[in-house]
Amino acid sequence: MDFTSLEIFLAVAEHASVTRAATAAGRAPSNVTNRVRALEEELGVELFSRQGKKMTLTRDGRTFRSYASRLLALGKEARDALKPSAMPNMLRVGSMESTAATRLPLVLQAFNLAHPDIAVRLTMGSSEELTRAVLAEEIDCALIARMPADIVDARSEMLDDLDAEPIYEEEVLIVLPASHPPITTVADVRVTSLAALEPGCTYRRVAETWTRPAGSIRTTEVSSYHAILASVAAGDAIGVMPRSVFDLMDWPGAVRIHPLRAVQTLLVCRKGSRSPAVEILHQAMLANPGPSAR
DNA sequence: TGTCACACTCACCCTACATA
DNA sequence: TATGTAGGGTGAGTGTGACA
Repeated sequence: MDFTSLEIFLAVAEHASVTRAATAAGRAPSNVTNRVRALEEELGVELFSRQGKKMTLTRDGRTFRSYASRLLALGKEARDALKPSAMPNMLRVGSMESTAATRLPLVLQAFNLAHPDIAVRLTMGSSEELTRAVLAEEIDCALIARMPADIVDARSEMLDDLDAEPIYEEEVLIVLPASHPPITTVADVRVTSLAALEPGCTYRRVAETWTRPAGSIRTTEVSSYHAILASVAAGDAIGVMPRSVFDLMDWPGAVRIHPLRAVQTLLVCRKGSRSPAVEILHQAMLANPGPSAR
């Protein structure tokens, strides 16, 4: 089995025709026939069902097509990785505001020291925006918050098309006014407003899922974590943010906190397209985890 | 039934590699 | 360096199915 045989196999699978596959591959049809036959003999299965002139993939053929595609992609990635020019001079990274503020400074410092020749362009956004940007190839990778499995969300399906690896774990907090009595459940909340970031924010979605049983708590959208704390400190709202962000902000005595749940931060990139630069950034993240969830 | 398009077989050629 | 061998390519010939 070699890459040429895999390419010919995929061409026949795509065109459902030896002749058209041969034309596309720039080879004689007999060569295509021989290559496919040899592949079938080697694997010990029929990859195509020959119905007259029509070549259709068998069940085994469909299974093998998936592997053939991945093997070719992996081969290309390996060749690209060995080229001196493989390292891009620009790495486009997406991050949530919270992660950029609490985790990335040390990571980017380490990355820049190791690779001063690669510029990093940081794009901020919600987890939903960043996921779409990775899928659209607008950025190379992103740090997003994984929606907990018990919360139904269309974003979970988008992850099927991405390589996702847990990098950090954030403790999500409900922030209450200092004057508010301590709470154990959402039923204890005495205000009617939840200050949170944009709708695509996973932490907002987690908090809204938590407040839903109360029925009377509306979400007020604000533009920053400082604005969330300001709203809470004013006494008429609760807010949501990760503990790592809360610990960075100095609001002594103005608020109290209620731990909600842990949410994973994922490093995502398109399936099979993790570049050497992204891998270097990944290693920098593992070496510089920043504040840990409590 | 004849024609055309397509898949397959087979003979032959070329090239790379191992060996004397 | 010459020779043998294996692998992979091409092209001619053949069988088969679709279609007018």
